[in-house]
Amino acid sequence: MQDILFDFIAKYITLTEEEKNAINSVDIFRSVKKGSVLLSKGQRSKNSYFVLKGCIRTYYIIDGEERTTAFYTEMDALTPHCVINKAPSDYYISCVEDTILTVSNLDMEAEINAKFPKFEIMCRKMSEELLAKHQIDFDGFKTSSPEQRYLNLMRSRPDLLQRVPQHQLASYLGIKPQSLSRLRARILEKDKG
Amino acid sequence: MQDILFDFIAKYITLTEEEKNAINSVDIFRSVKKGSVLLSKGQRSKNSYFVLKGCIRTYYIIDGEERTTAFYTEMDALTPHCVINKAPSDYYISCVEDTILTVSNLDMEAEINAKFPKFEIMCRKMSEELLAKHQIDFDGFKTSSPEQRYLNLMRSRPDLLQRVPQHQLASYLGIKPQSLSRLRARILEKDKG
DNA sequence: GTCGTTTCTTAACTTAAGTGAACGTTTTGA
DNA sequence: TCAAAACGTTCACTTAAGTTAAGAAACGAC
Repeated sequence: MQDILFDFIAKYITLTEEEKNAINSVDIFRSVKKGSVLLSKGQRSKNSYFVLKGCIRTYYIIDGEERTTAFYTEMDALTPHCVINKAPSDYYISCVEDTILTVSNLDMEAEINAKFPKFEIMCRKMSEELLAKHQIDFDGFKTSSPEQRYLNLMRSRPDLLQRVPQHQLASYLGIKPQSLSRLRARILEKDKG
Repeated sequence: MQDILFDFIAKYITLTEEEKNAINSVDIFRSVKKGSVLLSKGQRSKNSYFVLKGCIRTYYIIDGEERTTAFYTEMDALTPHCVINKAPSDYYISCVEDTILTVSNLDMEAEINAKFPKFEIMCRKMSEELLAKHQIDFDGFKTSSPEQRYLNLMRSRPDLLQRVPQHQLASYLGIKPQSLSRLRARILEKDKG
């Protein structure tokens, strides 16, 4: 299972056997059940996550309703906002499916950075890359209608449409479940005609 | 003018006089006229920008229409996507006002990083912080209606409402200029009643 | 200053999302 | 296993954004 982690790291830096052993010696792998809440609003967690298998999501609760803002699946890394700015979290993180992930915190990272300076460089590269990717996603969202966003999702992450409940997808697309149903019906109708 | 730059850097690391001199010795300050285009779609620029005074924006042209996705004002840093992923740019960058900014590129940054390893750390911190900030902005956009977005903007960046043309603001809010006019009239009406 | 362009607003009409409710299906847990 | 809860779809109605068009105001170039 940790091969997924090493494959991911290999995209940024090359690890020696010694370094792999150092990582394996730290106990960071966790298995969590569908529906488990990893982080709640108001908590000051220090944990970052990396998904090896499964799916987790971030969501707000606004006027009593869940508003899902992101899904993280295999090879996705998530450092919650509260870890960076050391303030209580505004949102929740929970498991969409039974999920296997790594849990790390800033102290552990600092320790690894001290032992292997390569990691500092990897972290910077990952942050920059993620930032750029985020920008593009944000731009795509801003410049699209809900229908276009759904069609984009069909292309870019078709697996999500299968593994995520409709009402979570709907709020991820910025609309209500009823509108998603209607929108899907509209698309099917167009496909026929 | 470069005091703004040093104030900004001071938020992340402490500079010695020697380091400040090293920065000043590189010629990075530029003055650009309102309307100038800093980056066009298709270009493979290596330049990053830091706004000292003025305002620049990023925008796409979709179906012949400009779609503004971000504004950068005093103390904002912008590393275009094309610099990170070394691909032709999908979007444009231009000046909303006469603007003074610094222009740097990866080579210059590498040179400074080599001389002063502190910078590598600053860049990582900035990236992480920006990433977290971006997430929050994205979440805010997703979970808001156009009207709520406009009200948020009134609170968080009231200066933008003054210095940016309405049609650019509208596309930034994800709507048409006509809808922004209507929305503003609606808000005024509510304020009265 | 004037002419032309860009910008902003208003209005009438169209289209799509929000709302509230009903109903069948699936999932869940006691 | 069975009842309750959660989920997805459909419908009728409301609300807000898109579209098209027109006109007023501000801005710029000459």
